[in-house]
Amino acid sequence: MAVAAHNADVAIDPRGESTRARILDSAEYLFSEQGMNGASLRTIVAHAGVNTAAVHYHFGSKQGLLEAVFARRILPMAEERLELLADCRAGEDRPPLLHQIITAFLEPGMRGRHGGATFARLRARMAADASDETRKLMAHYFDSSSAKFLDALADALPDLPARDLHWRFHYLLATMVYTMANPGRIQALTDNSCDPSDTDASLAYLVPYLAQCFQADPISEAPVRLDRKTNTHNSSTN
Amino acid sequence: MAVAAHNADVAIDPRGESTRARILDSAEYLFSEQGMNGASLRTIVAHAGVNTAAVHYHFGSKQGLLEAVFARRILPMAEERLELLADCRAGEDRPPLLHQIITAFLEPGMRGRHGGATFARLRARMAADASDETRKLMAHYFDSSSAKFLDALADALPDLPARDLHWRFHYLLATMVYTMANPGRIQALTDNSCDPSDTDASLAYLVPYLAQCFQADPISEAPVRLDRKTNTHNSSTN
DNA sequence: AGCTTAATCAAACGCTTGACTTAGTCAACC
DNA sequence: GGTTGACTAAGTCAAGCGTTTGATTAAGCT
Repeated sequence: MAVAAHNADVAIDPRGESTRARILDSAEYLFSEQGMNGASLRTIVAHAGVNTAAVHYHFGSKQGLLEAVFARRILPMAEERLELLADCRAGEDRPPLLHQIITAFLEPGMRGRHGGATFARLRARMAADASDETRKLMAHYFDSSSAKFLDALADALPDLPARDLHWRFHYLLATMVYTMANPGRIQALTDNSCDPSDTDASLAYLVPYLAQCFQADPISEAPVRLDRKTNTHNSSTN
Repeated sequence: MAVAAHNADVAIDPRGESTRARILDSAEYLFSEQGMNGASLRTIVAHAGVNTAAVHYHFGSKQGLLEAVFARRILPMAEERLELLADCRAGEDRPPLLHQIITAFLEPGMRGRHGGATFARLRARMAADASDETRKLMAHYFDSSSAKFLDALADALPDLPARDLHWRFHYLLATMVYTMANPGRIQALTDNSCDPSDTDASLAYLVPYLAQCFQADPISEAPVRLDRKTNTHNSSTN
C-alpha cells in the first residue's frame, strides 16, 4: 500500500499483461487444436481479439510465439515435478516407492495446472513432429528434469539393468504422451468404456500399471526364449 | 504372351501407374516429414517430378491424396496382421502365446514392408492430430482389425478383467506409436544407447516387455493402496 | 481413318499467408 | 506537460496456397 496514488489497484498496466496472456492463451488453444502450420496468425489474433502487430510486438515471430507458449507452461511444470520428486525423496520411504516417483513425473504434466488437456495435446503434437527445431525446443526444456527422474528411478530399482530402465522410461513417456494425445482409438474399440480424457481415472490406472511394468523382470539380451507352457511370468527374483 | 501385337509388353499405360505411384511415394515421404499442412502440393509435385494437375486428376484433392497414401499401406498391413493372427491361432499353442499375438500385431506395422519408418511416422502424426477427419480415417481402417486382436488377447488372458485389457491395449498402441514417432527423447537422455529407429532391437525388447505387462496382476478399481514396504506387487490372483 | 478416353501440361485463378510499416491513441509516470 | 510504453487500426508486400481451366498428347478401339 506504499503507492496510494493509484486508483486502479488491480494490476499495473492492465493492457500489457492481459494482451500478452490472451495471445498466449489463444495460440496455445489453436496450436493444439490445428497444429502450428494449421493455425494462422490471423486466426489467432482474431480469437484473442487483438491486432496482428501485437504478436510481432511481443513475440517477434510466429516461431517466437510458439516458444513463448511452450516456455510459459514448461518452466513451472518442470519446477513442480522436481519439487514433488524432492518431497518423496525426503519422505520416510528410502528409496522412495516407485509409484511416488512416477506420480511426481506424471501428475504435473497431466492434471489441470500447466495448461491441462490443451497444452498436453500440443506437447503430443510436438512429440510427433520430430523436426529439428521441435527436438531442440524439447531437449532444452525437458532434458535436465528427465535426467533427474531417470536417476531417481535407477535408485529405486537398483537391480534393473540400465538398458531395461531406459527402454521402460521411453515407454513411460509413450503412454503419457499417447494418453494425452487421445486419438480416440480405445474409445472407438470399447464403446467409450475407457476414456483417456478423464485424467483422474487415467492416472489412477496408469501409475500402478507403470510401477508394475518397471518392476517386472529384466528382458534378457538373448532373442526371446520360447519355452512353451510358460504363460505366466517366471518368478525369478533377481 | 497372348497379345503379341503389343510392342511394349511391360505395363499397359506406363504413364498412368508410374505417375500415380510417384505422387503417392512423394506425398507419403513429405507428409510424414513435414505434416499434412506443412507439405504443400507444390513441394510434393516438384519432388515427384509431375504436374500439379496430376494430383487433382488422380486423387481429387489434397485430402483425397492423403487418404490414398493411407489406404495404400493400411489395407495390406491389416491383411498381414490378420494372416499372422490366424497362423498363430492355428498353431500348436492354444490359446496362442501372448507374445505371438503381440508380434502379429506389431510386426506388420513396424518392419520394412508397408512403408517402413516413413509411413510409421505419418501414422504417429495422424494419431497426434486427433481432428475429426483423421479420427474417421483411422477408425475406418483400423477398427475391425484391432477388435479382432482385442478378442484374441482376451482369449489368451481369460482372467484379466476387460477394463485392464482395454487399458493395456491402449498402452500397447501408445508404445508402438511413440516408438514409431521417435521424438528423440530417449536418445538424448541416454547418449544414444537406446535407439527406437533400430526396428529389430526395438521389437526384440518391446514384444516380451508388453507380454509381461499384459500378464501382470490386474489393477484394482479401488484408489491406489498405499500399504508400505510392499515394493513388489501384491500377488492377489483374480 | 476416325473417335474416344486417359493422362499430362502450362498457365492462371482467387485467396491466404507471415512479416512488416506507418500513423495515431491513451493511460501512466516523471 | 512532456515522455514513454503498450498498444490499435489499417494497410502493404511478396510469396505461397489449393484448385481449375483448356489445350495437347498418346493409346485403344472399331
